Amino acid sequence: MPRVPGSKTPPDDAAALTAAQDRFIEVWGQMGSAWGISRTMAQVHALLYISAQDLCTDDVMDRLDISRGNASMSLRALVEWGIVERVHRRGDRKEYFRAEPDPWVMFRAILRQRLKREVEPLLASLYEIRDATRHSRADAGSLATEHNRRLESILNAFSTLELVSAKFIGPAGEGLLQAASLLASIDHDPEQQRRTHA
Amino acid sequence: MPRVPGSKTPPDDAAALTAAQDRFIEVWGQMGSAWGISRTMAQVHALLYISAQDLCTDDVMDRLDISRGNASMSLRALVEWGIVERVHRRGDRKEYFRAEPDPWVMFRAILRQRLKREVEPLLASLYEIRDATRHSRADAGSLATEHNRRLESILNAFSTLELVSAKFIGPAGEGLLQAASLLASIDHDPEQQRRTHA
DNA sequence: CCGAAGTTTCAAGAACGACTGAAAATTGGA
DNA sequence: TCCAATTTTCAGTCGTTCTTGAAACTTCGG
Repeated sequence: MPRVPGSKTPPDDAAALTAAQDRFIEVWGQMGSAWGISRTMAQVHALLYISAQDLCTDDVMDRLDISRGNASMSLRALVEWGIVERVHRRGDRKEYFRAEPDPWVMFRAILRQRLKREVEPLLASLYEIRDATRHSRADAGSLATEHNRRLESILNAFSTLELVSAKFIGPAGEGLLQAASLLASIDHDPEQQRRTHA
Repeated sequence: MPRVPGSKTPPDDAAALTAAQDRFIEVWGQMGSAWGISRTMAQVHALLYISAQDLCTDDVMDRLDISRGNASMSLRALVEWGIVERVHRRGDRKEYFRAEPDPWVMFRAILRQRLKREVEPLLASLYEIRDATRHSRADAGSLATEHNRRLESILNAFSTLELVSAKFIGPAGEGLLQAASLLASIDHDPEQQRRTHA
């Protein structure tokens, strides 16, 4: 719907903003699905994040053109992930939702959840498998020996990964990040990234 | 198929090994699908990794009970990811496949690919969106302003993430990891992990 | 305590990606 | 060069996950 020239309504800036939001929502949704988050859930999050306003279920439904059930599920999941919070307005019965504005806080929340949901169970299973095998006769051929060695390797690697992540998640995390980013950016032109993607 | 007692065939150690492998394959497949890798592909990788032998397409098909097409596709993808290599045996026309044995080398290969495939395009899109919006009139309301601020935030965060990852991937990566793991493990009992998951 | 506004649940269906199997292409040896 | 072994491709099918929509539920004001 093109703007009427000279119209008194706000200029196309509003439309441009909406378009930019849509692109962001699209892109964020893509990324989400590549990392095992449902596309819609990522899009709901993108909308809340980029619009920088508290939105209610109906706002989300209308803007993303999804069903009420879907919106409800996605919002609940985002709240469970700790990257969206419910907010209430006095004199209004509706619930509104607000996205965590700090990306680093968001990353840490996501990492925390994924560690708990995916890495911890994995580690537990790996330990179980190792222990079930361990007691078998000394070495009934190097096959079993090599199997054990590999299991041990992967266990060590994941344990370390978990420890590092725990530090990042924990209270010292902010500091650790700064240290790492400082470390990482040594001998890097700060605008170098830009050019790479331009 | 229970073992005949006193049989001359090798004891159930072989069966136990197979069972352990199966569990590993299962668990690894689960994890893969949680992180956006097809379950089968992750299982093929698990099999190659844990069996610590070079296997051919038919071995994989038979062991995982999947079709030839699927096995072929999965193996090719794993090779593209750089965590499995093709090996040839002289006098044998078949191709065999071997998994990278070092988990850290593997992690770095995976990270490298995911950065290239998912994060870089994301960053490129985000820059594009930012620049498309940038030239709109100064601030036609704080909505657009806040939009820009948020876009900027997420851009900064991802740029930093990419820089840190690049360091980890690059030649200094091994060292960086050691530093991080050392840093992370300060005031941690090395067997503490174990108990957590036991 | 009732009724309206709002939210959640869940069975059925739609949409999506994965898998199969057979045909086509490739490869190496004779 | 030809043949047989092996690998790759891809259209169709299959299975899983996502989405819908309406009913059940909850909550709050009156």
